Order: sequence, then structure tokens, then C-alpha cells
Amino acid sequence: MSILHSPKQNQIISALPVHKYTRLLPFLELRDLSVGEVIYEPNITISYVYFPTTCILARTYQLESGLWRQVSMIGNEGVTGTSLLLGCDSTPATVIVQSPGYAYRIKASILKKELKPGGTLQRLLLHFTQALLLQTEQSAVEHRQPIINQLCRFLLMTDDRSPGSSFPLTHELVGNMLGVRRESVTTAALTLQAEGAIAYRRGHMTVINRKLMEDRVSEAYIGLKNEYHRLLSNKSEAETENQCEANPMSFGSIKTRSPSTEAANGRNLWGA
Amino acid sequence: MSILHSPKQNQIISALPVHKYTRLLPFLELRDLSVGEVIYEPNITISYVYFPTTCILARTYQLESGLWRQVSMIGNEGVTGTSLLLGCDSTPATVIVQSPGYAYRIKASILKKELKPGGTLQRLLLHFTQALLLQTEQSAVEHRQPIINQLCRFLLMTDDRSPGSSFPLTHELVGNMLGVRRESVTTAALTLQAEGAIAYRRGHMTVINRKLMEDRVSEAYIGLKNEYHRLLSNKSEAETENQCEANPMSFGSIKTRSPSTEAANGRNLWGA
DNA sequence: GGGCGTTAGTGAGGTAGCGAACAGAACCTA
DNA sequence: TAGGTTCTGTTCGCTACCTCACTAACGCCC
Repeated sequence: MSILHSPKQNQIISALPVHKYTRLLPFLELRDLSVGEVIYEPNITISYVYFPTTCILARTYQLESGLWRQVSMIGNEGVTGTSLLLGCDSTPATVIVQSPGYAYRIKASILKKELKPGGTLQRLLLHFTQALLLQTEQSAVEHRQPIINQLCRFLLMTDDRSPGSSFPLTHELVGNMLGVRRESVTTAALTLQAEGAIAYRRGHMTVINRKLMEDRVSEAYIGLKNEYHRLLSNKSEAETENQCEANPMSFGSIKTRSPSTEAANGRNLWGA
Repeated sequence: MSILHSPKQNQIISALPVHKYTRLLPFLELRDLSVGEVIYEPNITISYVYFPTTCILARTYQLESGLWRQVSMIGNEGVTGTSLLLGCDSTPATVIVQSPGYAYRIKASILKKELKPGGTLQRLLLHFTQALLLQTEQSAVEHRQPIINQLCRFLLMTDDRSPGSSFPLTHELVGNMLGVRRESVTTAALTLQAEGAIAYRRGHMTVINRKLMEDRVSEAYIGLKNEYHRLLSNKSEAETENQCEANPMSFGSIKTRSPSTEAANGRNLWGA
């Protein structure tokens, strides 16, 4: 387990040029976030921007049925509050902690001051905005897919953003994220477990065989996934073009689609 | 019917300061687009950016089942190709013409040159990007709603972006956009017609009573709709702040949620 | 180590939407 | 006016998911 924390565990921060990083560092505040914690409430002015390192945040909407539906997921590859960039101080979504862990946060007012038009920071954030849009489009496309397929995508995405291949997750929570009943999640999870794709025990789920799950998610997802990956890797490009010092260690840490045989367990930036 | 065409029928263009508008004008090319025409293919470099005036464009994904699913809709309030702004020259979505009509297009290379960081044009486009993200989130939230409700949202959105309250639309096309069977659309449409919410004849649909349909779409939609509206109206704000000459006629033309009794038929910029 | 709250598994009955297949109605063209 | 094409309406069996209701296991805490 990582005991040491650094803002560089977040890919956007780690892609910043040194001088920028140094400027921001004193304003970055480490936060320990627990499941279900509300980060942003709908239509309330954003006061902090969060850079997840080990936690996963979810943009969600509450339906009148009382169910929730997650529309996108933000891990260490991203940041919350991109709407600030787009000229809007709040969003109608609720952002909550989906997976516990750490994030660095910074006052929105400070970040805004540091956001020079055309600068590296802005460019990185815009890139992530595009990635977020694609991810949201994935959610929209998933429409009316069988629950088990949705569960696969959800778990793959969670896995992509988790330090290990095992993470705290109850069926209830997954149901909320997918906007389906808990029992349906249980049924789907049982099937996946029987197939050897996942394992779980009370409150924890483990991805065992990514390949099996990737077969279940739509082709469109895979395409989008690659695109997403490409987009975020591109950051380095934007960087050098701007003569900033890149941190090569930081790129491509999103677990890649298992292209070959040893597909099963994804490795991660900070080791499994 | 409007016989005269002007780029100012597009809200983004009409919100540009005069000098910018004058600069762009010679590069704007009027296009007559017919239903089903493909504007962007997935992962092909974008060569033109389209500003719809009377047509409606749709961002869609093809599912392996052969069905399509629309994730967002762009009318005269917006523009295609916002990804250029976000540092990406292509997108994995297919953009097609959902409703026939006109759009002005401009070479992507020219637009990029005109896009000064921090400028009005960039600001307007970023605003629209945020609106597009919200709209896509709506699609994602719609997940597992009954088809009739989805149909309502679709028709309301189409109505929002159409000059009149009647538009060319087959059940088949709607089915493709929603990712459901044509027969299911027919069934839902019959119900709505019986309720007096819509009327239709072979290939044409007419919105008769918006209020009835708004009651069917989720509260979340209404909230998002207002937000969307607010966002796009905000453009004027960004403008004045930047001392550009605004064109007041151009704002708030998205049909507002019928707040009062005479809800039924929305009026529109260019008259019904 | 026994109790209790939380999490997971099961089952019966209902329903919305699907797949497939076909009938009829509107429009087009010649 | 005839004949073809494109749209819309309808039917039937099937499946996935839902609602509701309940039981069973885990594991934390006193």
C-alpha cells in the first residue's frame, strides 16, 4: 500500500512543467475521502477542484425514482470541475466518492488565476474535458445493454483507475451507479464469478480476468477506450510542443486493453 | 418559410463581435443538407466545422447490433467539431443529419487560426462544449426510461431546434436515434397522439402540446434543460465583459420550458 | 464469543420491450 | 389508374428486468 503521497500520483499534475508544479504545490491540500462523500452538490458554486490520486469520483444524477445514475468516473487520470474552464461555476451533477482514497484539492479561485489561456495547464484540462465527454458518450451508448455487460464496463473502468485489481464495492453501490436494482447486480455478479471473470466477498470485488469481461462490452466501448487512452497520452505531445518538461513516468498509466495473451491482470503506475 | 439565409441564424455566429463576424464571413459556405447525410465519420480528421441554421445534426454511435444511438443533437444553438478546441482533430462519433436544412461551414484550418486563446470565439465555443456535455449527460441519465418518455425528450429537443413545431421525421429514424425498434416508436407515438400531445402523418411529426410531454420527461431533464438554456444565454455576459458588440436578438431563442398556462406551442427566433 | 447491522442470495409474479412476420395505408411515378 | 415503394399498425411468443418479500451469511463490536 502506498503510504507516501504526492500530487504527482495524479496524471494531470505530473504532466505539468516544473515551474508550474512548484507554483501550485503550496496550494494543494491532501484530502482523505470516504465512500459516498459528496464533493459537489448540484448547482452550488464550485469552491475546490479535486485531483484524485487513489480515490475514484463519480459524476451522478439522482432520478426521481430515488435511484442514481452515474454518467462518468474520474480517477487519477483526471480532475473535477472542468466546467470552470468552460465558463461555468457550477454543474447540475452531483459528484460523489465512488471509491475511497486520496485526492489533492485546490481552491477554484486560485486555479482560475493560474489558468492562462493557451497555457499548458489549460491545455491539459481541455484534453481531459474531451476525454470526459467521450466517457459520458459511452454511458449514453450503453443504453439498454444487458446489465451484465454494463457491470463489465463499470468494473473495467474501476479497475483502470484503481491501484490494485481489488476494490471496496458493494452490490448496492454498483446498482446505484448503474441505475439498476441491487438484486440484478447480484445476479450478474454471480454469473461473472461462475465464469471466473471476477471474484468477490462481502464489500469487495476483484477483477480476475479482464479479457473475459472485455468480450462482453460493446465494440464501441473498446474503440472509445482506445481513443480515451490516446487522448490522454497526447498530453505529452502538447507538452513538448510547448517546451515544458514532461514527466514520462506519468503517461499511459491507464491500463491498456489487453492486446495479447497475458491479458488478465492489468498492471498499474504504482505497482499492483 | 425562410428563403433568405444568413449565418446569423446560428446563435454562436450571431453572438460574435462585428469585426470577427466580418473576418469570418467570406469563409462561411452555405450548405443544403439532407436527412441521413454523414457529416463526420469516426476517427477521420475533421476538415470542416458546421454551424447549423435550420438543420439539426446528431452525434451518433453505431452499435454492433446494427442499431444506432444518438448521444446529442446540435441545432442552430451550436456547432460541430468542438473537439478541435479541446486539442483533438477527430472524434469516434459519427455525425449525421437528423433533420434536413441548412448550415454554414468553414474550413477547420481557418477556424483554428481564428481561434485566439481567451478570445470571444473560443469562449463561445467552450460554452457550447459545456452545454454539449450536459446534453450528453442527459442522454446517459435517460438510461432505462420507458420509450415513451425518451420519445418525449427527443421530440421536445427537436422542437427546440426547429423553425416550426412540425418536422420531417419517420418512426424508423426516431427508432435509430433512440436505439430502439421502429415498432416501439409507433406504439409510443400512438399513445402520445391519443393524448393529444402530438400529431403525425407519414414522415412528419408535429408537437401539439409541450406541457403534456414535459410531464413525461424526468425532472432531471427539466433541470438540465434550464441549465443548458442558462449556459447559452450566458454568452451575452461573457461578451459584454469582453466589450464586444452583442446581437441581443440572438439570445434566448431556445424555446423555454413552458412556465405558464399557454405552454403549448413554442415560438421561435424566425417566427413559426 | 454472542448479537446485530449490513451485505448477499433466492423466488414468485408482473411488465416493457424485443424479434419476427405480416397487413394496410399513404405517397410516387408512369 | 395501376403498380411499386415506403411508411405505419398489429399480433404473438419470449426474455430481461422489475417489485416485493424473505432468508442466509458475514463480520464488526461490545
